[in-house]
Amino acid sequence: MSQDNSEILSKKHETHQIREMSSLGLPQELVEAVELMFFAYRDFVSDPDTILESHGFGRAHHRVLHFVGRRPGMSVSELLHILSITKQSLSRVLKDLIEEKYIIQETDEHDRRIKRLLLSPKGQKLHRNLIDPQIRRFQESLAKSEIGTLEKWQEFMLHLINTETKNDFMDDTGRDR
Amino acid sequence: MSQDNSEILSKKHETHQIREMSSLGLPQELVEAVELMFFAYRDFVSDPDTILESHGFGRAHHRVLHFVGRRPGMSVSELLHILSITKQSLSRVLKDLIEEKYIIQETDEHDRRIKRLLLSPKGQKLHRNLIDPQIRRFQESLAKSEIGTLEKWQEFMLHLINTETKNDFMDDTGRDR
DNA sequence: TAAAATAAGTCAATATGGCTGACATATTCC
DNA sequence: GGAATATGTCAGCCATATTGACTTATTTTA
Repeated sequence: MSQDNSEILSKKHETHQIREMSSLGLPQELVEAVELMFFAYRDFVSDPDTILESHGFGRAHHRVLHFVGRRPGMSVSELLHILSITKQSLSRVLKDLIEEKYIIQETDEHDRRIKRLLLSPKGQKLHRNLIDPQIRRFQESLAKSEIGTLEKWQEFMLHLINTETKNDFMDDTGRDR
Repeated sequence: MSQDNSEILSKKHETHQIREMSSLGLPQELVEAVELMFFAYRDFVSDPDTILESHGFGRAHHRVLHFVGRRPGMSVSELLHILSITKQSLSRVLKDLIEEKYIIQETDEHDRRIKRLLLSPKGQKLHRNLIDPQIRRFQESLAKSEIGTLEKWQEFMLHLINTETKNDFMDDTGRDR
């Protein structure tokens, strides 16, 4: 926790009137859903964050490792497109990962301007270590929930994302469009 | 998009071999779900981000506005606890919001050390503007999906979050524990 | 009632990961 | 041979997170 204010919620003040005021006149469950997105995402990335820290990496490194792992042979431009960041932002983290041999660059056979990105065995191992706790979290949640399979959850999440982004995801999964 | 690398995905190179290599030996749908979390969260916060920018605010301001809006009268310590950040981090954004009269501070009647945080009418309006596109996104996704109600989605998301966090969320929603 | 604990605020320094603009280099396309 | 493309790099800026040290006001407690 943050420093010296940790034990506050133990003696909580009265909050009876909140339930009525908090809804903004909006459907309560939708407002709750907004918060679930915030908390779920934050905790979902917390385990990888811990591992990354021990390597001196951050979330930006994680994303690069992930997408290169999922799409071996992707170019730098494709990676930039998927991440929606500038190449200056990417360059720092990509440099780290290449210098420390987590990612390998191979010049494309047909167009020697293009560099294909690949995970080294070391990179694959880290990628696996990073994704494991997230997979486990999904599996545990699946076991505890009544949802059964992930199918409908996935459908709903997919509809939350922008059309342009959807293509990036589909390319990644090999689904039809 | 990022600068000068926008039109890459139009002429895409061959990626036939990816489907097999990308799974890490893990259940494909779970790996996909990891990505759905990333893309969905990113796009989900993109609309508020745009609005915030026009006010000179960032995501940190959004979080404060949101939780103060949902829990009028919460103390600074409680806010720190929910956000899981340090008070030094909070201080800047909270100062901005107070100076520009989005948030009002009231000294607690019974314990004058505690300051209760409230949204001004101006703050309520902004809060509403920020959450509206997110609510709309949920509603549209709900309409497009076969999921029916949000209930099971919520249950699954709730199980993704850490036990300690769960309490914060419950306090906020007024659910039983 | 004096000391300790709590709530809030502040200063200074540091790190990460975004951004912009400007350029350089190699390669391919026309 | 010139334009376009893919990549890389320099320098600087900004937002938001961190840590540690300290102050002030107020309440609790021994």
